[in-house]
Amino acid sequence: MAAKLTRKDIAKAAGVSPSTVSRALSGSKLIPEETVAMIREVAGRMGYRPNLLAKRLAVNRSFQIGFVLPLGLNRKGPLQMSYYSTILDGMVGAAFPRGFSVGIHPYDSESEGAASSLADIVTRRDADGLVILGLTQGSPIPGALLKASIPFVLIGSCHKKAHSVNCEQSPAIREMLRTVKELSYERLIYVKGAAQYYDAALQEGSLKEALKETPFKSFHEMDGDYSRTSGYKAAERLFSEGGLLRGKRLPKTCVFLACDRMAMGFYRFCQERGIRIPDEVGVVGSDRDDAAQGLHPELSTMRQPRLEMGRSAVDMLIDLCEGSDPEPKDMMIEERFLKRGSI
Amino acid sequence: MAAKLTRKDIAKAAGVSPSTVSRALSGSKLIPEETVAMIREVAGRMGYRPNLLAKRLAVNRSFQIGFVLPLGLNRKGPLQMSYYSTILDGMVGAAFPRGFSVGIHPYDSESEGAASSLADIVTRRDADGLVILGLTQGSPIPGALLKASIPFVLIGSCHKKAHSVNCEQSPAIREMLRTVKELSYERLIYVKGAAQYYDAALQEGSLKEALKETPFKSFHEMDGDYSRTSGYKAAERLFSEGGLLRGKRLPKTCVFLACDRMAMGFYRFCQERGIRIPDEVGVVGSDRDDAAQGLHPELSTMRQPRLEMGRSAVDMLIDLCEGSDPEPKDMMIEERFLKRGSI
DNA sequence: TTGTAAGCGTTATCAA
DNA sequence: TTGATAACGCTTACAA
Repeated sequence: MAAKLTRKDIAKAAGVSPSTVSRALSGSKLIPEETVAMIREVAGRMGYRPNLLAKRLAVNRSFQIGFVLPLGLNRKGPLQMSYYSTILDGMVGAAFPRGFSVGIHPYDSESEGAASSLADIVTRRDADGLVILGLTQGSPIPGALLKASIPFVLIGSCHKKAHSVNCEQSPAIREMLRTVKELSYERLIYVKGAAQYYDAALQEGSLKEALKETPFKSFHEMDGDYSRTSGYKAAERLFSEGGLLRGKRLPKTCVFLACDRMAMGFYRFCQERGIRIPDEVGVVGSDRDDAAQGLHPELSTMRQPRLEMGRSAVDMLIDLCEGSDPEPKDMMIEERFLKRGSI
Repeated sequence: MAAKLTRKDIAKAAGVSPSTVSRALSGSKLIPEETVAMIREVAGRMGYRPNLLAKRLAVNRSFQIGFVLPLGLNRKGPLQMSYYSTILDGMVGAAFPRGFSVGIHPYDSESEGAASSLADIVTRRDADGLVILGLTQGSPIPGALLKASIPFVLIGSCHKKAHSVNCEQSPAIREMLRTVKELSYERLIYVKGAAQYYDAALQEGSLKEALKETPFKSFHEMDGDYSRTSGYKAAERLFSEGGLLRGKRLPKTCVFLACDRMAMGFYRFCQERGIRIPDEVGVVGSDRDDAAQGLHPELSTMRQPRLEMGRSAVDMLIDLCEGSDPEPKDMMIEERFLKRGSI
């Protein structure tokens, strides 16, 4: 392996000054083509690799994006939830061609302390900006970051003065309701998500709105918290003595759950009791979770545009870091309804 | 927000020299405690945040670890496979407390060109070392990297002169065979993984070895490629006219598949044909894939120590970057057999 | 125990 | 169109 080469070595070999090398290699307009070609050739032949650390210091930018995600959502790490890893995938895909890389920064809580440690990521130039996931509603973090003028983009939450990317659920939910209705379901049960999340609120709002257009004879809500257990318990309540589905002459019922994990719990209960899906009850999930792939019959659900959300967030963030696009905006990307065998 | 503060500002405010500040803040032994405390206090009060870019240049280290993973394994990105994202999770967890962060570097192919672009990641100081996943057997990449003296650790592959972390499958496979045998299965079918991977070879070796200890009346192998489709096709062949399971008086059969994805395909076929698991056929998977969580009955499988593998790889790599531990070693971490309802 | 000053390898300003 | 040269903010000999 060649010893560590710097611009100086190339300059000497090419018979020009270091700054000329620098300009040639970074495509400056000032240098004539032939000089550029010559220098390129020399650099290539010698195997010169510019030192990124030096460049970063010189321009005071890290060319990194901080991917900020909450710790402690489950026993395992957050990256094991496909929601996060898919968004990360989209981010990496968008960052790479723009010369950025993505670093991962878990955060503990949503305290003021957390806000300042997130701000530090940028202040210390570990990243040029942040993409922040999993914030609950009313979190102090966006405000604090704004005050510190840290560039950031939220995913799955929003703030009036900040950039954000969210999932537009209305059209898919409207389509889902129409489809369910056409299958002559008469009763709809909605198992809600954890109330502290913006996503959950968005979904509930979209559903209620869509119900005006496609009303059901009977509509009920049940609380849930996005966990498998809460889906299981919802089924338990529905099918237990005092529940909605007792009695002999049932109206045809469809259960819409705020996430696929809950649907998995719901399935589990049905499987244990021999309740047939969709013959005895229809089931619809919400976020096409990979973990639900193995369900049989296949779960009807929504395809969240997670890759696109990650990509858009990165694009917005880089624009933001580059000074353009200072108007805060909430970008909404549409999800799609996927009809499968569960209804 | 305070203007950008440097060591100089702190030095002035504390009435000492910049280098004293530097030493105090990085815990140098040379400085008396009270001076350290004083400087800490001043720095804290003023909200000083050391610039990482400058530090990195000064010490010529990025304090980053490159997480290198193959592109194009599926239509979506590689991070959407829980194998990769779980390992990444483990890596982030181990890197963080040691002051390192993890950057993600997809690679296209296993050509020589790919090897040199991986080497560049380190040469340009974008990372201090690499953790490389998904290499096929006989890849030119480890050799090329070794020649360029790039610090790296392999996961899921190995090379005689390189560090690597792999999964020890033998004990779990032995236990699985014993369990299956105790359940009075007489015939074992093994659906193999894609031959180009080291993991696949390891598994096949372990299985054959274990079969000596716990032999079956009948043992057959079938080819597979880790895809769901290939699991489905395996089932199709098994149950089709010419297959192993025709005839009326079947020996009790268990199918062991090289990954859970294939098991999912296998289940799908059985579900479509009304073949009951485990009554008519037992099924065992291999890697506790999240995507198989929804299977019913629950799939018996192996718990791969992915988090631990990621953690160990990072620890080895950092040690390597720090100059210690130059002896190449292949660290094997044991997986465990998980008996569930599928047998 | 502390200060001075020379790097680290770039970019960018200002003359030439 | 090029070449000196001064940042960038830190670490770390070497001196004091």
